Amino acid sequence: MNHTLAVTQLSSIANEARLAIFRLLVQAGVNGLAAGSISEKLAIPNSTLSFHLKELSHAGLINAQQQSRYIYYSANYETMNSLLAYLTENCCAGEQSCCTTNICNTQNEE
Amino acid sequence: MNHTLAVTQLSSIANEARLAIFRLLVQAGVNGLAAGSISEKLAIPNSTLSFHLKELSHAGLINAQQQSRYIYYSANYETMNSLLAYLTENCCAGEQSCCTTNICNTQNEE
DNA sequence: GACACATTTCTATATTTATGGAAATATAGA
DNA sequence: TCTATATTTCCATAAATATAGAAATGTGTC
Repeated sequence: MNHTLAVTQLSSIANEARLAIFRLLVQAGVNGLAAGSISEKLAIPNSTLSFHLKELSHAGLINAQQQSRYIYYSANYETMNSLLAYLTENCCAGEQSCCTTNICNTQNEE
Repeated sequence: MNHTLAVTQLSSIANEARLAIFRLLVQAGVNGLAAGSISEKLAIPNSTLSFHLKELSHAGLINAQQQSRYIYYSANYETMNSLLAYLTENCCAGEQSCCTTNICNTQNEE
């Protein structure tokens, strides 16, 4: 993970609409959802949605796959995890006690 | 965790300077670092640093504690973990296979 | 080819955010 | 109280970002 990329990825989810889209796709699983379906579920106009999907896509946080007339968007779990790992890297100055019940601890255990 | 708060927190780290500050503090541990020390390490002018520290502080991602003439800033690990959990909530439509070696899996295991 | 449907691009406008010098505030020690 | 140090606030300017209607593009079916 590289700093500039991390900023790009964080920027891409640091927006109400895009965070909603991203979380929807994270929860949707590997098959993802078609653009129209996202637009409908989140009540976002098509052109606005398209803009946001492009942002997320450019950041590498989601993937697009055309299937007939539909374009299916899905979360890129690998990218997401790289990003989360970057945030918590070398967490807590090596002290495990500071975050026992959480995510960052999973890295310090090893 | 609430959607608007998550956006605020993500926005606060979706910036080159603030991400560097936050990661520095995450790595520094519970004692944190004084503002001047951060300014020096990251070569950020005081006024600019102060602006960014306020952003992070407002978002709840860092804490400030005055100690004599110095103000020590430290990462708020609880907030960080709530945020990460929000991102990965109900990940992968219940299928554990999609992210076996990573963070989001730790939530689905339970 | 004509039509319906799905999605994107174009466009203009509105809004938010970042920067850093200078001045102000706060703390501590002589 | 004077002085040095630490940090913040003020300010103007510059730059980036979000919005959604209208038009354009792509895809499949009859």
